[in-house]
Amino acid sequence: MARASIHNRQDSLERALHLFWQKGFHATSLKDLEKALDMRPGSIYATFGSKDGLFQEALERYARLGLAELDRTFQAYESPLAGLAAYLRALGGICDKELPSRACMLVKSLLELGERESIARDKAEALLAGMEARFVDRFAEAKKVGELDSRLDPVLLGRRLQAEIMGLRAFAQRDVDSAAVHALAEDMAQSLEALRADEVAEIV
Amino acid sequence: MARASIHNRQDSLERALHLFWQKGFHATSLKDLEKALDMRPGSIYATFGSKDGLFQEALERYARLGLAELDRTFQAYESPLAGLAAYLRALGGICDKELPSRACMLVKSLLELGERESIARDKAEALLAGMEARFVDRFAEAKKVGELDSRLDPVLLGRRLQAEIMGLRAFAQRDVDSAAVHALAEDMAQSLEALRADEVAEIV
DNA sequence: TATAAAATTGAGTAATCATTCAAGTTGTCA
DNA sequence: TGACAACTTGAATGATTACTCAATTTTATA
Repeated sequence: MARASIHNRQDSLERALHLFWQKGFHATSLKDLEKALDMRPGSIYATFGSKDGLFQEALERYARLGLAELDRTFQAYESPLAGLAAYLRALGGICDKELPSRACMLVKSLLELGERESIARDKAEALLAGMEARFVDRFAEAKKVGELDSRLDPVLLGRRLQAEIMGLRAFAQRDVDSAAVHALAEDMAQSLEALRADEVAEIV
Repeated sequence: MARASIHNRQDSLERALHLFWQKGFHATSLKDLEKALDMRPGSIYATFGSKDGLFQEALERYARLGLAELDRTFQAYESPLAGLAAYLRALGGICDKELPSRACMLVKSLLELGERESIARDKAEALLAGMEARFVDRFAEAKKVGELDSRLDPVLLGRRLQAEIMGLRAFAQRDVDSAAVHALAEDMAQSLEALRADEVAEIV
């Protein structure tokens, strides 16, 4: 005995995510959202509570999809190091895809949000920490299976990889050739592969 | 036969830069600027034309100061590679300084600004291209003096370094220990130093 | 088919936004 | 000292902001 919703929550969230990722939190107005979601203010507020709340849900969706893609890449490679390198190489093709932005939405949010949006900023921080943890885990796994020299620190390597990815994607946000980004990612991937235990043995 | 200005243009610009760097373009309101510059709207507009114009001047000042610091570091080291490594290590201490933001203002702007602020965004892009050019120059110099293996590409290395710095500073924007950022910068500096011709010879 | 509950609407709110400009202030030089 | 020019002021502008809520529409069930 109730009216059914004409909007799919996930679909609305996906549209909002697209807009927020492209324009950022501040530059995305409720007018923009109304148009993109084809919803009137009342419906948006009834569904998501506030612009801030909608943004936070969009952030979570972004991170969830990103982590899923990461895991998909990892699962395709038995070797942890190979999986990490493949993920980097895939990022090299970021300019070829049609995305709202080449930069990571978590990083965009981290850099844009201030005290007034501290909850969303903290959420972005937590999600970035989660990504870092996955990288660290993968490096730890590589160490366990003997791919990685025992003297190397998975935590440092994980952080380093996250910083490289942040940098790669920020760089890709510049008006640069797709080829330059591919070359950059390839270079990073090779640096990562050079960590293989047998190769490290030669230079340490 | 004219009234002298009570405001120092450079000083006003410095205050505006502080605010824009900290909060970003959109989150910085004219009210904020009025308070920080101790100027009324009329004076601000008479001096800088518009919020956008003021932001652009702040961007240029930021880049000018940044380039000056870069050159100062380079001049302190005869070896190009050592200068680049020293610059990275200095960035490792970014969390210890009292700055408006740990992230690069050019990157923040690149990620935040959209079509509506295209002039400022293009300016940020151009300034980043200028930074990249300095890195490339320095790597080319390293190659010329034989510090760098002749098979390595200064353009790729320059871009890679810029991406690493972008990443390092974005990472430092997270709520992380100063020690972690120091370790990250040290790791990056060592990777850079590992490019020295004599060391490369062993692994290629 | 009548009822009740949920979903949607969109005009309206108060606050804030960047910007303007006429009026007032101040210092310099004739 | 008088007059001019530059600088500063701050109230007012209209646009836009996020958000609210009473009224309306819709639909499943009794």
